[in-house]
Amino acid sequence: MDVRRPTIADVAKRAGVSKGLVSFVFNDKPGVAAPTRERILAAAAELGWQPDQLARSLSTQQAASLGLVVRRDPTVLAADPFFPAFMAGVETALTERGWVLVLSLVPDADAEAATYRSLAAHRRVDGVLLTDLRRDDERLPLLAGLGLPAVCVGRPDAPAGFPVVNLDDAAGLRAVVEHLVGLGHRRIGYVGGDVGMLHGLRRRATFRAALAGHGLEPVGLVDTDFSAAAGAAATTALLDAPERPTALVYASDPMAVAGLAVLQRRGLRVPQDCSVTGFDGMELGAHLHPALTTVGADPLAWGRAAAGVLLRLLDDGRAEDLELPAAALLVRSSTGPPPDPPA
Amino acid sequence: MDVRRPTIADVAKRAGVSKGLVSFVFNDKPGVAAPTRERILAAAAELGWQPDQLARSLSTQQAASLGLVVRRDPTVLAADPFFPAFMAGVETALTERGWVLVLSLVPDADAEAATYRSLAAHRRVDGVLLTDLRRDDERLPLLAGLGLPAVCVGRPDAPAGFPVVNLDDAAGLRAVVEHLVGLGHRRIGYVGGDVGMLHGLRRRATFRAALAGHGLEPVGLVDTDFSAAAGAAATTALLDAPERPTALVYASDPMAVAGLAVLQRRGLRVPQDCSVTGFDGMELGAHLHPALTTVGADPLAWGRAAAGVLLRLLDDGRAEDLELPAAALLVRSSTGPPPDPPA
DNA sequence: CTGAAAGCGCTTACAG
DNA sequence: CTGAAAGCGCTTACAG
Repeated sequence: MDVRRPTIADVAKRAGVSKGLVSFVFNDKPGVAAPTRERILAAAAELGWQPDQLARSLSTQQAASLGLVVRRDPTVLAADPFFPAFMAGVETALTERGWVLVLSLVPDADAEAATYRSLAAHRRVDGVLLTDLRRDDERLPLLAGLGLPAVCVGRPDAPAGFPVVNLDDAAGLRAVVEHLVGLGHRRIGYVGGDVGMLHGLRRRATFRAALAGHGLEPVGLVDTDFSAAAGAAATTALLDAPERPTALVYASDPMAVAGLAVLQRRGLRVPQDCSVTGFDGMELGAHLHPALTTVGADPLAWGRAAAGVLLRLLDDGRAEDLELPAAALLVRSSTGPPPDPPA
Repeated sequence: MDVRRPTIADVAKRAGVSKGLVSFVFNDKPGVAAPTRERILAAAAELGWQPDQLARSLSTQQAASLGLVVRRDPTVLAADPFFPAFMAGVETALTERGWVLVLSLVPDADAEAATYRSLAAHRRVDGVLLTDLRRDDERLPLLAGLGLPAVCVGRPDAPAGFPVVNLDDAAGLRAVVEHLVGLGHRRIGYVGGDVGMLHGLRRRATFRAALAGHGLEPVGLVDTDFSAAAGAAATTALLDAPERPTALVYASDPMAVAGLAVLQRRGLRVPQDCSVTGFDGMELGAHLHPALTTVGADPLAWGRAAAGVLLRLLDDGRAEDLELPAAALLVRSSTGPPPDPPA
């Protein structure tokens, strides 16, 4: 057996051509006569040769990989349905061209910045996908300074200089409010997420605005870190407030699940005594009792689209922003009319 | 500004030495005089130079990255607390030496095999972490054939030729059975996982053996695909069987959550009418009503250990198997004595 | 349409 | 302890 892997030189020799020709064929460059091309392809197949990405990377100055750096607590991340589906979407866009996803899970801001610096310095990735955008996000200037191309997954709060691939939350959250108000609710509370993250901030603002559109004020509004534990604590706080809500809107499904349990533990029936809505459409929500009314996006499509735009940016030096179909309300059984008397 | 990144040659020139010396310093090779070393380090710092991983990879024939190929449905994956924590653990082992995790999420066996072949052919990774081991796992001979080093995360069903990093499930599952039998349960049903996966198979066998140790037979035993939907369906089947269980043991937390809902939907109280146990210790389980009794492992430690062993294998050409502390029972409130009369 | 050669930025024997 | 040079396996102008 050959202990040595075949190289492009072996293929060239076998096909009776120069290395350059072999390279042309494998990079779909024009100007190789069909018969020559066939001969080269045959020689490569016989030797089982494929271009070595390491060598190719050094020549092309491309790592042929995209980076995703996620700064979230692993336990919060584990409860979140977004990332696995998002990554699966990214994969579908990368696989066909032989690119690869480099993933980093970091605990805090320092590790996050260090990771981007390291990825850039060692050129481990050609570009990055920016998720969980924050206000005045430090990553934007950092990446610009590093010269590392990026796409924003979600709209940043100021022009970022990077393409944006957005999936609108607001429509879904407005639909939640319409749904609840339509059922007769007037005392609605809100358990928000991390308002350091733009989607947390925007969901809260959208909720407020939608209620105001009906001349209503939230009976309570708590910010959290998106964790189930925080969702439970916030629920307790809202239930203990003087004006008890007849419906609770949560900014994420895991929090809604935890909130549901708090209600049940107090002997309150959902939805008869209090309605509950989630956000993000996690699979498990459909298998709860009661099944969770929520807002479902399509993170897989989002991932595919974001990777596609980043690839285009790398290929062409520029790429258009992209707006995906908005997230939609999924009415299940955790919502219903408020209790009589609506008081 | 310099449009060109500095190279090792720039650093060498500035320090007044050869490129080789610079390389020696950055690879901790002996034989560089301390003052020279200082000069080189200073020059590199002034230029902001770091070794280029692409070039280094070509020379060393190492990609400096580990691969993780996960073949699971994204929605099942999203419900599973294992992977995010596992990956975070892998990261902690890689970060310190500047290695990186290449992640692939694939839908089926064909895509899985194609991904391993591609990773090997293009040398995108130096080794892979094998999770979700199956019986007669095709990946074992495939990887051996490709010459791609690996470590088994969990014990394979036959000697694999790769180091094994194992975390024993069995102790936890036995503790579940002891706990339930100790509470007085005699009619215990089991909702298993995918028995194509070894941990699914082993949990089932352990459950049976533990029951048998008390002279008991399962009143029902259903295999599933580990999904919440399948967990719900299995629960319905078990409840409709002639001999109704007073306790249900699930092979995963998401299934237990879905099963809980099925029980509640039927008006059965947990644990008064039926006890429920999960497996894997997902965070959300603690925030359910009732809070889920389950078996908690430490996937983060597992990930770190597995990556550590793979790194050792790559460095030394060999590595010892590693046995981690076993998963432990977490008693919460979804378990209690069986209803009277125990019939 | 094809070939010969330089170059990507490192590492690593080999000489001294 | 240090330097000069070959080599990793590709890609890509440049000539013809």
